[in-house]
Amino acid sequence: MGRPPCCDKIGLKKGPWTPEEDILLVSYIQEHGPGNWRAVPSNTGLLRCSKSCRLRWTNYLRPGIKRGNFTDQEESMIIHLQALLGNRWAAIASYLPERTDNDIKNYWNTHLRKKLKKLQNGVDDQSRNGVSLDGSQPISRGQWERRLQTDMHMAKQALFDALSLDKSPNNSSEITESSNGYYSNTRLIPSATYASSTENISRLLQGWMENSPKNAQKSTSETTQRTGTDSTSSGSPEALESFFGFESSISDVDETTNSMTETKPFEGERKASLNTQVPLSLLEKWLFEEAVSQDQDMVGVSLDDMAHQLL
DNA sequence: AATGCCATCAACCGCCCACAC
DNA sequence: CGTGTGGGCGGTTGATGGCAT
Repeated sequence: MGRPPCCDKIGLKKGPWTPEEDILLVSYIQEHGPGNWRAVPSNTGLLRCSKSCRLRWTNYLRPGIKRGNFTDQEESMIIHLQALLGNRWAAIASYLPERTDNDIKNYWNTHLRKKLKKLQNGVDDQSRNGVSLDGSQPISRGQWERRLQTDMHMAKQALFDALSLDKSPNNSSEITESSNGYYSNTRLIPSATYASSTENISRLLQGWMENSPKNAQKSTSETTQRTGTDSTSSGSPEALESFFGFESSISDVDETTNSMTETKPFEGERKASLNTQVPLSLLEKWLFEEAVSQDQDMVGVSLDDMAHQLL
């Protein structure tokens, strides 16, 4: 017997989410917290599949999501994590807590795969001719390998930093064990770097309200797109913040304790790096061991050796 | 200006797994 | 132990915008 659909498909809306729908969803989650997605459409009046609501929340509205361009560091991490973990985007995303698996997957498919392919061609070409594609000076296989290793080292360092339990003044990470036994990273997220859902929606609404109602539908997708590349140039969402009273529940921070003053609605939901990870994976073990023996230079260790270390 | 092609990314689809009963 | 269900995950699609012709 086939599985019944997750919800009644008749009359359900599909396609891009409107700001109104976002508001409904965020308001509901603000009040009830995420989870029990099946109840969300009926309780909010959203004509959306429960799955669609969850996806919208986890990939777009959830607080702590960083949007916009990937940094070189993130890019390196993704490349190496993909090499290590394969297309396990959720696992990869768990090492980049502020990125969603969907984001990473898209970035991989649209940017990195091509980039690596080009790079691979360059390597092939180079190995054939001893000349790089871009006309730059040829480098030896050894140099290429060292470059890769350096790159990996940087990625590992970045990864270690991300996972670091270091209590340095600049690092406000705080690993806490929640009631469900998971460790959650309640690292404070500067709003300038991370777009909260309020900010996301504020930007959505700003663009939406600037347009006449008849343009609202069209502007939805536009603003939706824009938020993806304009995360740092948010407008003036004060009015909306007061409307939601939501930002405070997410980013209100007790400066002295560095802890969330109110995290209940999102407890266990924030996709903290340690939240969804298996306890000390090989990769993490690798990183921590690496940290312990940091003075051991990777140069001179072949990629094969590294692979053996990992596997 | 019109058209076609390509890149991007939000959203959907289908499968799988864990868990409750 | 078997079954049903909710939620997670990875692959894919489709709408949109930008650019070239």
